[in-house]
Amino acid sequence: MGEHSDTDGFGLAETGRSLPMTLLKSRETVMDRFRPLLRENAFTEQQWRVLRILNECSAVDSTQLALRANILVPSLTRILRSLEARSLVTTRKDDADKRRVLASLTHEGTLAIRRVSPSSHAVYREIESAFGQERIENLIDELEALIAAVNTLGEPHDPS
Amino acid sequence: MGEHSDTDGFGLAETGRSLPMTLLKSRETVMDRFRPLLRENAFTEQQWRVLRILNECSAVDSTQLALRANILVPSLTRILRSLEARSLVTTRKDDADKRRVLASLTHEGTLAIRRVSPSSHAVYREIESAFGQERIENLIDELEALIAAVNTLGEPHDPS
DNA sequence: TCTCTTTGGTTAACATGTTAATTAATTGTG
DNA sequence: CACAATTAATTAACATGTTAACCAAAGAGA
Repeated sequence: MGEHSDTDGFGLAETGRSLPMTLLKSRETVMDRFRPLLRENAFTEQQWRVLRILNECSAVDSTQLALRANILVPSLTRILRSLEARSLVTTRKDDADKRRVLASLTHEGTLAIRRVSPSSHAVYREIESAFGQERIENLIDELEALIAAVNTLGEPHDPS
Repeated sequence: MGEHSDTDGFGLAETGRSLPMTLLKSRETVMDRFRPLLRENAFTEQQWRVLRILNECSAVDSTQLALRANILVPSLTRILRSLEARSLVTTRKDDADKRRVLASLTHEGTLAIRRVSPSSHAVYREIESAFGQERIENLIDELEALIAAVNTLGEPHDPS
């Protein structure tokens, strides 16, 4: 009892049951299942996301890639550099707009995706079987609705 | 159509609608509402979480604090050092077990909590009003159920 | 008591998150 | 065309994430 109320006297709900904390914890719990596999293949979460997205798009510029992978552009710069050093990715300037950097998978990168994907999907199925495929779909729908709702609030107001 | 199916030929769902990606994106979307406030007060998310938890507990050891704040112990070591340098937190060794480090808020730390909490709560209410208080409660319940379900899978199997 | 093991924290090394400053290319406007 | 404003990326600086190595204190057993 009392687990859901605002009892600290300063207008904040308990730290244990806030939306940001629960989102963080659930994500960490899920990612912990994938981490051993990624580590075994010497990929970080972010590198793996970039590779998977490049596998779906023949060539994407950094801004789009960062948007889809939920990675900030400065981080992406470093990630692309390291993936390029490992010959998994190539980058080139866009001829039509020489500011843009277009990234693509190399053949080696494609092979890496094919090599790791089956195990990755197995982990995903393991989670699905534990929680229920339809329940996960509903959860994703609700999370996307949350994102949409928060985005209706307009740009975060900078107090400066 | 085809938005929910496995169409890349390698056994992976689309990157855009996976559970880890959606959890990441929803958390980032929510946190973006808090970030301006935190920046204004020169706190990181993590520092703020630590302060709020310390405000609920008179004295906690690093392991418990890290667990509650969802922060890894090595990160916490650095965070406590910087909060201590700002005179917001004090640490001391536990007399009963001299390995343990007990952290507490200073008076200044308590004042910082009181100063920032009202705005933080206002942001939370803004999100609640956009998505619905009960809907958020249900979402949190479902996320906690997900965490519980994933944890029934046992420790992540290290492939080494 | 003397080891062996376990546990709580710290340190180190590298990768990413976060913001601000900077550079180069493009666009808009007079 | 010139020039200011905008945009795409990079770089820099500091904080945290992540893993491994390490150290000191506590516990367990012979």
